[in-house]
Amino acid sequence: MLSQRARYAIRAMLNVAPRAEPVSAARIAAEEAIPRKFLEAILADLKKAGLVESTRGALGGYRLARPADAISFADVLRVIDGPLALAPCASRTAYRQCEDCRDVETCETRMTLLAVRDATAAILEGRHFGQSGGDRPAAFERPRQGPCAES
Amino acid sequence: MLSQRARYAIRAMLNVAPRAEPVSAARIAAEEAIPRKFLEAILADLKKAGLVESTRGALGGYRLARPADAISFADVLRVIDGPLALAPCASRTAYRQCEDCRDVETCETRMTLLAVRDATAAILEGRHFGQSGGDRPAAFERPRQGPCAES
DNA sequence: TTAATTCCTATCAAATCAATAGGAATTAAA
DNA sequence: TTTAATTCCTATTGATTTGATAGGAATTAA
Repeated sequence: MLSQRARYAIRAMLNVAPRAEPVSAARIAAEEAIPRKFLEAILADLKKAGLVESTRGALGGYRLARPADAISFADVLRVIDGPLALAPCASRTAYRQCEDCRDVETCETRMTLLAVRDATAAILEGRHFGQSGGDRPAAFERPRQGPCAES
Repeated sequence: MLSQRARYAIRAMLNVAPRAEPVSAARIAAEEAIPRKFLEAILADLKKAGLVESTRGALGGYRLARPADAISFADVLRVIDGPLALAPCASRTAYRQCEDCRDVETCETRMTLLAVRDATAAILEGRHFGQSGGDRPAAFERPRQGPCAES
């Protein structure tokens, strides 16, 4: 599950993205129903990671640091919740071998988790905050099989 | 990330799966380097969920409640860590609408998270604890594109 | 009877999460 | 020059979750 922080972060980015002018934390907070001080902390993380820029003082606020279609959901989620992978040994950014791993190359559990991380990353890296309205997320592999495969 | 509990659970299931005779928690704990009492708690969850069976007393222990190839990683992870989805509104087992959701059907964020959950579920439901050694997880969609797409 | 086991209940320390609080520094406009 | 609006910085806090540990009751085969 995503943290509340991560959900707020996505909502905030979605709010900032389409704007021409900088928008204040207070305004985003009001529009998206996010506690203002909490949002400020989140925006600080996003700024430190280079996803948004800010200007201080009256008329200040936040704007994207790059074109909206060059920032993906994956970028935001990694900043806020850390690696997408389900285990350190299945991460490509934050790889760490399991201390008791017999053979990293043949561990089938790791291969499974790697497959999950790659599939997840492909989808989340394909979803951006702007433009290219053509490629809907629905266009991505959505292997619905039965009626409701659960969770 | 998976919880430590979930990683232990997978390891324990992998240990139990190939055995003909019941195996004690103490033995699994020793072989897999899992704290015994903690493992007992995990096995209790797996039992309550109907994934393992147990017999008490001397020579007692745990065994699978179903054929190994009828128990998937997804089964175990759902029992231990809950829904696979990244958000309640993207879960098929534990669906819950976002309290402030404008339109569930068109929310593109939700569609993205649904795509992630479906891809994840497809992989995790395809990976079992036994037999069918043929269908390796590596056979699953592993869309490696660039050199190292991160996390 | 004994030893090996599951099962049950309780406790606990540390970390993480989701905020909240107060105010310093900066900036545009009145 | 003042004022109001803003980001930025540091600290604190309460609740929940996580990862265990502890002790012993109940059960069972030898």
